[in-house]
Amino acid sequence: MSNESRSSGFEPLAREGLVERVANLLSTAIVTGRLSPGARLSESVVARDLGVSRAPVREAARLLESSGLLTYLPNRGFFVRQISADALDDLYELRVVIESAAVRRLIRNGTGTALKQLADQIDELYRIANMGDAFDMLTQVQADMQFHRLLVAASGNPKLLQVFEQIATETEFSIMIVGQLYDDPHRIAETHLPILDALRAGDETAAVEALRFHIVVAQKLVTRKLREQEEEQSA
Amino acid sequence: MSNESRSSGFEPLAREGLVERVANLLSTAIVTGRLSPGARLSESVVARDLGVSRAPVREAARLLESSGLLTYLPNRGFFVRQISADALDDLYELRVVIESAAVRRLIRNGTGTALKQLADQIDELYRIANMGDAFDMLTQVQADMQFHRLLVAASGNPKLLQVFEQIATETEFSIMIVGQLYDDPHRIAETHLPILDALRAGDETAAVEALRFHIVVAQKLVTRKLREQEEEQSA
DNA sequence: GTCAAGTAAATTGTCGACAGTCGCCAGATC
DNA sequence: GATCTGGCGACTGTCGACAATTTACTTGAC
Repeated sequence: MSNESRSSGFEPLAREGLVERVANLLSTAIVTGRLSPGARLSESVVARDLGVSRAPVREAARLLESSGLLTYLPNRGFFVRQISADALDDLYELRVVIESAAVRRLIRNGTGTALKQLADQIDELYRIANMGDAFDMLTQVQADMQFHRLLVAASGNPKLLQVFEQIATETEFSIMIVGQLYDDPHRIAETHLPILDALRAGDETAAVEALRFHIVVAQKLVTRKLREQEEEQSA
Repeated sequence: MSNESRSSGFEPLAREGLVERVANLLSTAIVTGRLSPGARLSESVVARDLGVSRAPVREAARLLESSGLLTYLPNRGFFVRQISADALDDLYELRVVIESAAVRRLIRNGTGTALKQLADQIDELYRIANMGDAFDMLTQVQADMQFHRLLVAASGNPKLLQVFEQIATETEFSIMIVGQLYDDPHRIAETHLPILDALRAGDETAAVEALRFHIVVAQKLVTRKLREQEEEQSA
């Protein structure tokens, strides 16, 4: 990166397209639960609220559909996706498949800088856990996913990362709707350590197993909470 | 299903939206090579040719972007994706990861009907190979992918299928741009048999290995042809 | 002849408006 | 009373036009 001739020192001010900005806005609105699952997403309302026309909203919605946050019904519009506990089982199973493959690749042709990045990200998780009153759950969840994103990115297979991105947002979503996973936010940071250790040791089997365990534990916690919510809803 | 009171016997006629129709048109145009890789896709031109406005074209293009057929550059527009041999290696590696996972699941909780479907699809591959003058390569490539789609679908994990869909189109694309893989179209049908045999035997290791072999052979053929094309292009 | 700047053309980005479709509810029908 | 029919309201689907940006070209200087 940074192959440009003589930078002025200014960041290329993020001329993020309007569509992307709308998509981000909607995305966080959904992930944080401000738009509850199953709710209809009226194009006109969103457009009016954001002060834009419906065209960018539609394109942003299509984007969010492909990342699994919205579902689209022809002539009916967009709806905030409802995730069932069963669907989450499928999602986490896929995560194991993808991230295991990434770990295997990473161990074979991984670099030292990759391990450094992962270690730093765990530090970041601790830092967030220590923020006390300023602690924000969404921030930690995103930092958590960032660890896994770095892991997959370090695998060196861009396709793997592309697929991971698709399920990352959905995973964040799933965690946010069930609320806090652990009582102590430090626990989240801790659970990543065994993976890093195994990676450092270059032990493929151990690393894959540590990762699988890490994901499965999270899966159990999320789906259990969600199943409780589902029950009290049907009651 | 079919819980409705006294059906009339009519199927719900597929009111495919305009966007989907445009997406399909573009998709086949790209896969068949009528739009060459790297070419710019002018919204206005497509819209005029199809007799529609630009809005549906843009949405269709966004759809095709998420399935990997187009790339999008802000303020520049959509371009037919260029696939490098290296990117194809990554793609096929991902296929091995995804489809292996599917096979493992399929063996554990697969049904007899799934095996039947797969067997039928191989028959279909033979049927297409025997069509003589009427033989159409695209038809066979799509039937080939259909086998793998059935395989992943039979795994019972919808998320797995969702990811597979994303890479299926790209795989078809890759095969079409390098042209015919085997001299004899019957070879394509044959190469699927070992997978089915191992599945029938319920031998997980053998099935995964047969699948891996099947995919890697195709990968070698495709990337070799593509690397030849790349060389003669730079020469 | 090469490069640079400035301008014109073409293309994308966004918008507001109209047509088409769906869901709901009142009224009619059996 | 339950079911069907028709109209009303609200929303999505599509369009053509304008604004913003990029690209191509022209012109001029060195």
